[in-house]
Amino acid sequence: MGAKPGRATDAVESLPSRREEILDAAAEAFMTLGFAATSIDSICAALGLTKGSVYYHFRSKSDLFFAVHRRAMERTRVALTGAAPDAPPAERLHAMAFAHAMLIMEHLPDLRVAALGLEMHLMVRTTAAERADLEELVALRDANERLYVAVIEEGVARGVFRKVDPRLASKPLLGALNWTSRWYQPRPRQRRADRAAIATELADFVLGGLLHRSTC
Amino acid sequence: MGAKPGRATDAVESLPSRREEILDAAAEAFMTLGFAATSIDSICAALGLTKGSVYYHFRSKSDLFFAVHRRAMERTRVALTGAAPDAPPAERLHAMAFAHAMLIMEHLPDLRVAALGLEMHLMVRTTAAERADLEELVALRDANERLYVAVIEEGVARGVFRKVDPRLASKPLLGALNWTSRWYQPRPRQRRADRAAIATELADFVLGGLLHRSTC
DNA sequence: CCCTTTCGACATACCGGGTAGTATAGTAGC
DNA sequence: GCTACTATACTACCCGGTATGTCGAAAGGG
Repeated sequence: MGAKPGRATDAVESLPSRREEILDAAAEAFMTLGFAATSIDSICAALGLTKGSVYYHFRSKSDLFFAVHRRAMERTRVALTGAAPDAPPAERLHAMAFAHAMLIMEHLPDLRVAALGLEMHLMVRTTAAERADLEELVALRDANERLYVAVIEEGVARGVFRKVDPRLASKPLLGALNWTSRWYQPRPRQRRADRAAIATELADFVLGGLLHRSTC
Repeated sequence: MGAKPGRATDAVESLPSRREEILDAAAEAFMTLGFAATSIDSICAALGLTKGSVYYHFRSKSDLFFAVHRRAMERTRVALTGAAPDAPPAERLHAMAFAHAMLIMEHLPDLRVAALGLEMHLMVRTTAAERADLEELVALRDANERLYVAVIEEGVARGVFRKVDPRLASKPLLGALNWTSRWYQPRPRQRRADRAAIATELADFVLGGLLHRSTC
């Protein structure tokens, strides 16, 4: 089933499709078991492939993990930058958080792998090439975090947010959202509207964490 | 250095002391590398012991991991139940979040290991005894979560919090706090007052996420 | 239109290193 | 000598990575 092996027609789409299939399976496995406990063989078994195939598309297990991570970061960046970019700070932050929460629920494996973190792998002895990949991913993650920091700064400057340290305030904000990848599990009968309700609650929560208290 | 081997005096304190030493080293290692990537030998090396000693005190690597986890859950329970138990909901929630954040910063290894989660290890094939331990830990974690749910329920009932689903609202709350174990790293010159400032910010954030908006 | 060559995309077999766990022996206090 | 604790030596096993084989599809020439 699926694409026949060896065909080079539709090269535009079928060539990356195998890669994406492996990425999907890897994200599933990493999400469930974590990096160290996931074996390449288990990923292969889920696909009906063998190690030769995986190591044809990816240089190493770390490379595969990084690729999953990179995809998650890119998806996050697209979601955040596309969320009401011209709205005032409060509306924009709400839109960003909503989009972020929706993204996590709809691409759970990728985003959960990303939420597992990179720091843990910085400690293990790595090759120079892996270090470079790691630093690139850290940069991507920091760039996404800065999108939040920027909107918080603007909100504080305009007086619609409390006087907080934007960098510090971004931490619980990201925690509240990223934590979703830990407790959310999709239900069979759940539709987009259900996820939207959850995402709205989460966005309300993080926005409320920055607004002025109702001490009127 | 440290306690001499073989002594049984001060049995009240020295007996658990070795166990606690191993637990501390294990928490450090698990925090840095994760469960699967941490070897018993590396824990032993950090203590100047060998595997024989560790396997005398703990039946298995999982047992050691569970013990770290259990200690974290117990510490969390103590911190949460001791935080302004008789204050009204808003003050109590703020006190709980503050105590929680302080606990994470002051017992980073334990709490970070706990934040790594249990679900990941539920998937791997485990023995029946390990399953029992796992379910006990899940129960402890859920009990702590329910402490937050209860105060949210009370706050909603009294009208001081927004009309939220308490169980759902507890998720971003816990995420905002637990995430601290991911980004916080203690600085040499940092004192209790510095941590308290951070904890106050975090508690303000999660409390603000539940209060009514300032739409006056 | 046919045969041969080349190449992309996998499978198979294997090695080497690391590691959880065990079995056993040793050592210090009571 | 008994008990509590620790060190040493060893085994069985899993897993990442590699070296090599296979097979079908494009490519190319006549």
